[in-house]
Amino acid sequence: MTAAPSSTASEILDVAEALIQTRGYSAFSYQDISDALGIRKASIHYHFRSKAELAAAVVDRYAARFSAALAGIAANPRKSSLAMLDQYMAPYFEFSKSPDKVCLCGALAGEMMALPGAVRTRVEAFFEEHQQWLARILQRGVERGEFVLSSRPARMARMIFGALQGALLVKRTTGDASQLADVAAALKAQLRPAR
Amino acid sequence: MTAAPSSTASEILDVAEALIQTRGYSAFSYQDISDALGIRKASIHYHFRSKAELAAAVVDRYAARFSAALAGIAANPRKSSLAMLDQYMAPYFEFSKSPDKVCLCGALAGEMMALPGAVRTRVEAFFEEHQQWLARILQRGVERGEFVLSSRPARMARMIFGALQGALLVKRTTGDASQLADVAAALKAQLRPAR
DNA sequence: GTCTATACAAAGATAGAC
DNA sequence: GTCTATCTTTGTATAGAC
Repeated sequence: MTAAPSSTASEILDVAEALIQTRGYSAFSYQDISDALGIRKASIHYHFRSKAELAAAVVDRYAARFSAALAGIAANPRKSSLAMLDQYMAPYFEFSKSPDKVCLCGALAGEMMALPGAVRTRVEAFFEEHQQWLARILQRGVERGEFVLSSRPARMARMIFGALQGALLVKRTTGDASQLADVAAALKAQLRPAR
Repeated sequence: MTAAPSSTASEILDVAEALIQTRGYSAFSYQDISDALGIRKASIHYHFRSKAELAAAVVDRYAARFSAALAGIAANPRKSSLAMLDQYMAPYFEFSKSPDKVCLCGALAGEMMALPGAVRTRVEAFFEEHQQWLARILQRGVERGEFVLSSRPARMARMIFGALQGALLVKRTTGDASQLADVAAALKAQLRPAR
């Protein structure tokens, strides 16, 4: 959201982020970034000492963007919990509109055991944060009488988060544009008060 | 299931499969296999001309194992549809018991745009097959009065498949052993007849 | 079918000039 | 801050002996 002051460092982060989202960590290289920005590989090393450091910075920025958005969504006490969930899902729908993008951390999850430790811990923290945020919103919905859950909030949160991440990955592979909308509909159907 | 006649080729497939499940496609090398089996890299090339060909063979064998299992599950007309779903989920639970394994195709999904075409099409076919099989079982459950679905079978199938794949990926990252059981419970809760 | 040897390209990274 | 040049390691792959 914050349009960064277009320094080289942030342009490198932009390209690296897109590359990881589409190709993963192991399959992207400094050369890819060099080609995209028209600078030399050595110049990238000036801004980010190593590939691991660059990837960690990409995840940090990505996670921070989400953290700010999540705080913003939950800030309005008069908003319905269902509306909050809809807002949470909006970025996933954005990704699903592109033919080749998934959640940055969802892409990284497939190659976890090949990731540098600094990247791995950040992906883990991202997953934890999102699941906890979702659990809080679900709990709030129950307390306000908006939701009736078939499982405890923490469980439902896990399912919703995993389903969204999985849906994006499957959608990109099968190219089926309605995948995410279908998943979102099925998830929300599970939150409705008993008939 | 078919305990192969332990030829070198099948041992290579075994190791490659495990490596892809844990590290992904881009991050595994012929050297890794060479180290694991105590043979030279050149010997692997004798059995599989290229890395792309090897990976395609790995996915083929993996998918064939599942195809046979799926056919077996659906073969018994007296089995409950819920029992069929439980059997479908069993391999996911097996993976979730290990600290570092996810579905082979789930791991590959994260780096789709970096995969050779032959591998990509096979992963896509795997996803399609599983979602179609799940949709048929759900449809059967509706017809037999076992399930009441909040969405059409194809949609529910997508959600279940995506949720299972996503749950495995998230579980491996967060290390939370109950993730898959929680997701399975939440998914099944969604299939119950109206209260 | 497995080996040694080697080719060739790409990767991540550093040194030092400008 | 970006460049050229270079180093080192690794990766995929092939040729040909055993």
